[in-house]
Amino acid sequence: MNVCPPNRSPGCPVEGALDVIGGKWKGVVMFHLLHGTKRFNELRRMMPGVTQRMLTRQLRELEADGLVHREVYAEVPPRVEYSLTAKGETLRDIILALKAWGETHVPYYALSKLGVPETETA
Amino acid sequence: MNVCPPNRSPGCPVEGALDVIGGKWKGVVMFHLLHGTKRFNELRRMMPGVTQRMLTRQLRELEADGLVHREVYAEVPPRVEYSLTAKGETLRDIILALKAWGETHVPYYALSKLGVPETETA
DNA sequence: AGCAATAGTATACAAAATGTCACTATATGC
DNA sequence: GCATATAGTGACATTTTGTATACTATTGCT
Repeated sequence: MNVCPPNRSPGCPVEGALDVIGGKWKGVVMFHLLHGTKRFNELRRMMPGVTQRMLTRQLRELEADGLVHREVYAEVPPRVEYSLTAKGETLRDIILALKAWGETHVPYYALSKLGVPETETA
Repeated sequence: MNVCPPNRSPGCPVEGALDVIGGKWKGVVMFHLLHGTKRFNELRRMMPGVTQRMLTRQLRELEADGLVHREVYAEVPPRVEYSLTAKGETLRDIILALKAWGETHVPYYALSKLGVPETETA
């Protein structure tokens, strides 16, 4: 059962997929975009801890990988909207599975599941 | 629509999950272990491109996260076997989903699915 | 005696990812 | 005039990740 090509860069399909969503903030960005189009600062506010710089970079990489669409409106206070592409949508189930897994298996979240009134996911 | 805690380290459950399998080789290691217990060098041979050091590190981190079990046999030529823990098994579906996604959406694999017999690339 | 295989560790270093901080431009509100 | 908000960019520092190489110890093979 050979699963990997001899010695290519994205060693495995698994690796290739992780290259795409493995960035520190990419998964979270994708998750938020699952809920619909978001503006830059809107995303930023949803992700405390991310810096402008990092958010920009992660979004650009997601855009380069064809998962996210970037729409710029030439308005007076600049407006840029990010949304999932069709390809990005194909990751929906995986992102949701990762979220579910994190909630039950990452200590911090597993704990908060025990008593904290969880806010909705929609 | 608050999905993230105020400003905690593993920003989101999604992020927490990716922290765990996001390492460069972790996904692949997990994938190989899905097929059963493997010895150190066995894994190494399955993953051309990984160095001894990196494989050791990734395995130790997976062990620390409770996903992988490390069994050392005090034998003459050392033998160490790695296997998934119950917690590691909970990632099975996600790993397989990542693999499937990679196969259809990562250019390199999407191509090889079409019949390109690229078994040699130096 | 010399070599390979086992599963690593130690050291040194290079590169990539991530992070901080300051800065841009324009318009509105005070 | 100054602060705010918008969506960034540029220089730089740090952290993480990765590489190369040599080294450990034991035993079997030749």
